[in-house]
Amino acid sequence: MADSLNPEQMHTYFALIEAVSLLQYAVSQQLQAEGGLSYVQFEILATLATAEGRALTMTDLADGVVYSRSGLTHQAGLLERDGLITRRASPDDQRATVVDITAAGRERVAAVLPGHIAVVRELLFEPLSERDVRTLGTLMTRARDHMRSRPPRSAAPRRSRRAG
Amino acid sequence: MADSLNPEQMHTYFALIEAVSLLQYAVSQQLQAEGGLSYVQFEILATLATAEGRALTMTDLADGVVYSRSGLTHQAGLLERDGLITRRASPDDQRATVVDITAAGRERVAAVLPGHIAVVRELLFEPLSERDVRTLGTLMTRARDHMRSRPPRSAAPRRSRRAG
DNA sequence: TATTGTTATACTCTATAACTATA
DNA sequence: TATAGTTATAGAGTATAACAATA
Repeated sequence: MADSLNPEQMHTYFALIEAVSLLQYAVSQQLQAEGGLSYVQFEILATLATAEGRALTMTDLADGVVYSRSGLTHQAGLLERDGLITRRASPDDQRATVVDITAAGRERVAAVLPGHIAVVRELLFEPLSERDVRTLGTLMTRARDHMRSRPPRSAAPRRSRRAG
Repeated sequence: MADSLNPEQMHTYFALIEAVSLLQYAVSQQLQAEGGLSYVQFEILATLATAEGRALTMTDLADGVVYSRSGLTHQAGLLERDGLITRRASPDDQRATVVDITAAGRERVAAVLPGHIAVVRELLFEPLSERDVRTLGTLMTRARDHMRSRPPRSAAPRRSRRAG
């Protein structure tokens, strides 16, 4: 009970990982084909497009989207190069960089969103009833909140003492 | 109804993607720290360790694990270099390569599995009841089978006609 | 002294295309 | 002619560490 997963858990774990991997792969293909965007880039643009009102900094974006600041800087550089976002110093805190989505950025999101949604609907939602969707949402929200609430500890060093 | 997801679907989609991303990230960290393995490498080893009996070829592995043959060749090269697998010509079909896991490969799997399981249990299963796990397994199995059953079409070309 | 963000750099993963060999 | 697998190569993503600027 302490050291293994029961068969039900194994089965659930593998199905979950496999299904989401397939979904992510299909979605990535669609975003690349129809908008030249990686999934992370799409997430950044979609976050900005949705955050209407609030001014988001690089740190805000990194928290929700990606796992290192330098990785986000790199992606933001690509998006800025393509004219999809702009960056400017924050008026409140001179250290911070506020990221804005441009009109072209919004157009790009609008261009890929229907296809994106189509893929998700066809692959994920087609075999699920309304009730299933609600149930799945409840369970995954609970799981996500649980994961977000814990300091990323179990994932951390154990063999190498250095990484800390 | 045709062109968008309802709020329940959006909510479910985002929670699912986010939860699984967090889980995958944590699991990858653990596998790397405790066994020097990427997730794909772990999947390959675990598949071989589980397939006891059946002789798996590169194509068998590629189908279940990864999305291009050359990618698998690369990963198999790394695993072979580290003495975790061996490759040999198939007796049945001289074109095929049979992949075997070595004793060291099994030991490596055994070394990382407890930590892997601990991460999954702590992050994913802790907030779920037995009934929840069963439900989630049912839904994700249905989704996965649905995705596996369709030719990867919706994900495919639409802009460029070439890729076919 | 801590935080925000960038830069330089290096590494890993993945895919495409060309190729060999077997069927 | 089609399939199994490898090789060469190139591109994208991500992370670490060092750094500059601001709080």
